[in-house]
Amino acid sequence: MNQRQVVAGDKSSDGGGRPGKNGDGAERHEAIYQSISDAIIEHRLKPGARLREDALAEVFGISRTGIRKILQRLALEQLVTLTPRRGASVTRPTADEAKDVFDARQMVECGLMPEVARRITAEDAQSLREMAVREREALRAGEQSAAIKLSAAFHGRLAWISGNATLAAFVERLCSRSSLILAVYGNAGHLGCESHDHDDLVGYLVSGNGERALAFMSRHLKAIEASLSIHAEEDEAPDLFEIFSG
Amino acid sequence: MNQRQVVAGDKSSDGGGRPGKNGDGAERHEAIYQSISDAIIEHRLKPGARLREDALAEVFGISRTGIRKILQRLALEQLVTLTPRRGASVTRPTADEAKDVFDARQMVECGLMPEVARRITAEDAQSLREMAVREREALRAGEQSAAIKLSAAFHGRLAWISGNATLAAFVERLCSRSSLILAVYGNAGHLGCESHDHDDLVGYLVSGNGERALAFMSRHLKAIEASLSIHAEEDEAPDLFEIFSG
DNA sequence: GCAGCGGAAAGCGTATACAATGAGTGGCAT
DNA sequence: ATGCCACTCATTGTATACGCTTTCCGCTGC
Repeated sequence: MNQRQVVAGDKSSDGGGRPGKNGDGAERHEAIYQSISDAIIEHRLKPGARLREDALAEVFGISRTGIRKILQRLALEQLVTLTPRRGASVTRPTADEAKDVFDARQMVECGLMPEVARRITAEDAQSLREMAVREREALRAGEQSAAIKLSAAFHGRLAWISGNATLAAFVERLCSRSSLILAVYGNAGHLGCESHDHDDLVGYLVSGNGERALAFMSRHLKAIEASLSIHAEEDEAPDLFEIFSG
Repeated sequence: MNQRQVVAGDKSSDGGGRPGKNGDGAERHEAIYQSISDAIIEHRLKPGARLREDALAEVFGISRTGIRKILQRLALEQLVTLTPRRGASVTRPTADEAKDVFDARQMVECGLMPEVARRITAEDAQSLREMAVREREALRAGEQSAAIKLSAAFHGRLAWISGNATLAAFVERLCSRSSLILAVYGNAGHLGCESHDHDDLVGYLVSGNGERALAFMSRHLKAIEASLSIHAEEDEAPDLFEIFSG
């Protein structure tokens, strides 16, 4: 493999690697952030995977400074964990965190449904249905990675329709973390969201039936959570007394 | 004023400013973060105030690198705004953002009340009452800064009792942003929260009456929001046609 | 043979230096 | 006299250099 750099516009093409020559430094960073974020959400980087600064810096063709900035952002969104002198690794959510995240989704996503039902437009519905279709196709084609990302994107898009940017951004973060939770506690085989559900949900929303949508979302999320196999902390600080006193 | 550095343990005391000598770099950063965050929440730094990296670096006795890290964290919490080549400034919330934040608080804080009522212990109640007392004292003494911070801290602490760390952290951030909103849209004279309210709320909670607490919290938040004078966007991109065509 | 210790290497934390960009000001031309 | 342009200053963005901590591996002693 010859090409070591990943994101378009690598600096080795600007004639000698002059430091700050690129006109679009900010967009570049954003693209790299998306790259890493996507890789985590799609489970191409698994929980616990170490993310060395040097390696990332080399792969993306920027210096460690930029990588550190991105890593910090990911840490604040709790997609990566930053341990003081050990560097960054993909977060491995605990069982407690998983419960908190799904409780939070239950509260916020369900609470948003009435407003979404009130505000949803025909274009919104169309866009959502297309996402549901693509998700189903990905699932049928065995592309779990794509399906997971599309599912999170569906929930995120839904939240944005409410018009409340603060809550929508929060839901997006919760969905990202949910992807991580699925990676740790999900059973291979069946994915969290049944894409059939997503289609039905859009149906309730366009008919303006907020209460019905709320109840459906609630069941939908409960179903996802129930599909997890949460075997509490099987290797994190194993309880030796428990194990050997039996 | 001779002493230019603020946080304890300034590096000029270690004999010449050797770079990484300090043993507790992380705690130092945390302290600086708290310093700036508090200054913003207490309105000692007003919305729109510019935060130059050099100045902060000199004040706190660390280099710009560390300041940038802290500024980024504050930016992700939306307490400061980072404009690409212009540096950092204290965020000036728009009217829309204010509405979003209070809607979000309405949903999350109210939604948390039943669980809080179920879990609250005697010590929790005691601690909350003490905070309410201190807040009232600060208010009576005319120390608006302290009162504002205590009020935000009260709401944050309340949320943590629910046991859901994710939602509690979210509420804390919403409260921080609320402080900012009060700074812009609040009327001088009467502060957002009537401290009397906080005492009453604790009463409902310890009696296990979650529904009552929920309703009270809802009214409480509505009262705060109603006390704002949201004159939508009076200088941000003024509509010249509107103004001069009359 | 195993455990404890010492050295070397790898990787993170911080500071500093340099380059680029944006804003403000002064001069020049019309 | 006024409007436009160029220059300079101030400030951020990025990279790199250096020190410190941690970890891993080999060695020695028991």
